Amino acid sequence: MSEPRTPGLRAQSVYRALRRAIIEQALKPGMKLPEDSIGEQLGVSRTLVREAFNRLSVEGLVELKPNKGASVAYPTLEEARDVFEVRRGLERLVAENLAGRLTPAQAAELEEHVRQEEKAHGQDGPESIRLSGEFHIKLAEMTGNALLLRYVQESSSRCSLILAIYGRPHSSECAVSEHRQLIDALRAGDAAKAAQLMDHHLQSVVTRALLSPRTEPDLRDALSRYALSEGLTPP
Amino acid sequence: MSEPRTPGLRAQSVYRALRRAIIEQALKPGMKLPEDSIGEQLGVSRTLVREAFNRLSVEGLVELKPNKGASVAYPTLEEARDVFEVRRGLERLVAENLAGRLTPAQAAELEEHVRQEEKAHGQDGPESIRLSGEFHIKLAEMTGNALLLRYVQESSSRCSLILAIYGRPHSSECAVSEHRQLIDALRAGDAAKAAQLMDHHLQSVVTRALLSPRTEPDLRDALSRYALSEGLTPP
DNA sequence: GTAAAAGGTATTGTATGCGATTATCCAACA
DNA sequence: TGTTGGATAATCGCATACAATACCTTTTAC
Repeated sequence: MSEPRTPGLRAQSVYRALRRAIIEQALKPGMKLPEDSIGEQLGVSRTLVREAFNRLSVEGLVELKPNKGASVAYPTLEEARDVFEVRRGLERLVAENLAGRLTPAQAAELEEHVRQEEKAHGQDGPESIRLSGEFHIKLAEMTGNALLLRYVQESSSRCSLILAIYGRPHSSECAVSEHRQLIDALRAGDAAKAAQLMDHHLQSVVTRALLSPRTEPDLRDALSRYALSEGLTPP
Repeated sequence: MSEPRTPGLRAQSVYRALRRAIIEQALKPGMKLPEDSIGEQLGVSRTLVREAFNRLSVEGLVELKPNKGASVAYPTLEEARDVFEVRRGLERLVAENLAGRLTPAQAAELEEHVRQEEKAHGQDGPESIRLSGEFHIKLAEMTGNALLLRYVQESSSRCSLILAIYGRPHSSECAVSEHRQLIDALRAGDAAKAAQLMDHHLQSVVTRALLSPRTEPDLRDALSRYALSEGLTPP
């Protein structure tokens, strides 16, 4: 029952744990992240926690303010639009890259994935959200372009954060039918159509989920963002 | 004459110093980066050096192998193509975003920049290379999209590394005329043409510089990359 | 002479310690 | 009551310390 003795792996574990916790909203946007307590919770020293914070900060999932420590990122609406714009561009690239190059095995894998999405569509637990995100990651993986994959993953994570803040309660899932259409275009080798479908698909996710910021139920929540960004400290 | 007392700034300084050193090839691709000698050189402890390494590793400028430390990244030709492909996609996005949105002041700034490029074109010192890189950074800045800027900067840095390895001696500069054409298209508001020009521009950089890997002057250099990737340790 | 083993040195992974900065709380005062 | 001040506690930035691993050299066996 010993801890992972493999060196460098514990650091990675901390990073992964925090990353998942943020994306799944166990750690909510804006939440303070004290090094000590998190290290204690995870059974590591502050050193490794700081290391994870640094990586997460590069990826835009945590904010790091000098002498004030880390907190889960709380993107502004403007940052949100930036992220979506970049993601659209990246995924358009994915679509173009993949059009006509999809092996039968890959196409089958994607269709199986969509089938799972359909099944999970009824009970919209976290499962449905996770699956629709993974569809896009799978596509990026299939390009074989490691950098493209990393960027898609990163912007995808940030989209999760953004939807957690500004999205309507259950709107973050992609339309399954749009995924199907995309696969068809990819298999047909129609790069332009695939790119356009992807573009439209992501655009519609934004308009469905983001364009109408939900009315903040809690004044405190509504204001804390602005307070924090000004260096104030609401109770 | 005290060191910068501002907290977090020394860490940033280390990061910046190493970053510049790598891009300007003071630290050559594949070079080993021992934590304590670098820390000693920069007057900081290993802690801050490691922090910088982590950030640089996320950005693909250093490789970090468990228990074996850091070294300046040595991208394979395959990784190189990946980076260029992503960069093309990103900069196409920049061009589309900017088309028709350029303020007169911005257009003037770009033209002034191109003029400088022209002037420096004669003596192809590092100045010329730096300027042609900065042109693209300037464009990305003008989009006002922070994430897009970061990605362009990152892929741009990696391109520098790649050209340092595989590029012909003095081929890494962009064609100034292509920059001019691009500005014109942006000012005319022709998004499609701007995107196409940018695409072609970056493509031609690749073919000019990358497609014919220069003959390695040194056997040791030629092999060290493969040796290292196999865990061997050449003298 | 080559190859394997052993020992010592260098370098990394992680924890901890110390000074500095910031946050919290409570009392004194208007 | 509300706010101002300051002492105390919590937290961060960075350096250092120690353990574990890799590296290099020398020795030893065949």
